[in-house]
Amino acid sequence: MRKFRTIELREALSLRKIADSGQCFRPGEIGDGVFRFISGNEVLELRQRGDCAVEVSCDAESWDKVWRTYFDLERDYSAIQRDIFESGDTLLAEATVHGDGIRVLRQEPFEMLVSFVLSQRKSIPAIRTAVRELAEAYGEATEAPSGETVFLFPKPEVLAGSSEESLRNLGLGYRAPYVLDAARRVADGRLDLDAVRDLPDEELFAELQSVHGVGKKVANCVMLFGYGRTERVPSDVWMQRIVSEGYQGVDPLIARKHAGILQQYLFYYALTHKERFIPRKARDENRKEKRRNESCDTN
DNA sequence: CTCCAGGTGATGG
DNA sequence: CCATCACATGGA
Repeated sequence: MRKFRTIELREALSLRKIADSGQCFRPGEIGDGVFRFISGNEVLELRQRGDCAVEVSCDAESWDKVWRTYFDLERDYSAIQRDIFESGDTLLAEATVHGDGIRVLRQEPFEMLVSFVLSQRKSIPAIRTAVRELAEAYGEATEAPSGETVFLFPKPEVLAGSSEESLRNLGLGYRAPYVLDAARRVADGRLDLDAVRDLPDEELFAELQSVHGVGKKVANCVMLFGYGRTERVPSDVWMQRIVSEGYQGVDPLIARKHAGILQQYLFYYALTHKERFIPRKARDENRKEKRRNESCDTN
């Protein structure tokens, strides 16, 4: 293992919570408390050293130019948390304490686009597997600081040169043509992921949804996690459960500043307290419903 | 084996 | 505009 340098931070940074918070699918613990993150062509390995310090494998220049931005370290999360505590929303406050150290990462738009297109109707572990296999099949190999070989996220042109059949063979199922459409649009310039960076929210939102298989939820994920649009709130099953089970159906994030970051605290809280947000009644009714349908079929 | 998963597009009211 | 439905497959 390469020599690590210690970085002191102004605010909490939790590698584990970030890796487990559902906003990224490739980062994770590679053993012995060491986490690996990948951004573009760079591979970072690092270790937690208390709440506000990490030991990193990279040099100072790479940390400042790549990873400080990636981990959104310029933003004042303490101020955001203060606002939350002052708002009197006790569930959100609890989620914020529980999720302290989470940052909303600034990841690559193309990776976010493809990853969240893949994510539909998949569990988070299954998404991780799919993204890793996609990278192993189409991404460039590179040497990680540990010496291991890792695969970068595939370039649009490489994916675009693939075929629906080979993507299906990776297990992408009905999402294979969606991934291909995304890659082709980016590769041939119909969707310019650099140019759209400057568009206002609603125009970027519409532009992203021009891709087959990209609806509101995926578009919002790309905007939040790929373009740092922190007002965007991806609404998925878990956010819907939070609103219905925790807020009597009234969305707590409307008209909140940095709603996307608040969303991330709530989402992580729900992921780690699932029982609390799965309506038991609805589950039982679903079961009964299915049994009824089956008995009808046999009649 | 069953159930469900960070949804979306197509179709029909 | 809203309600359904099919969609492929891995993980628990």
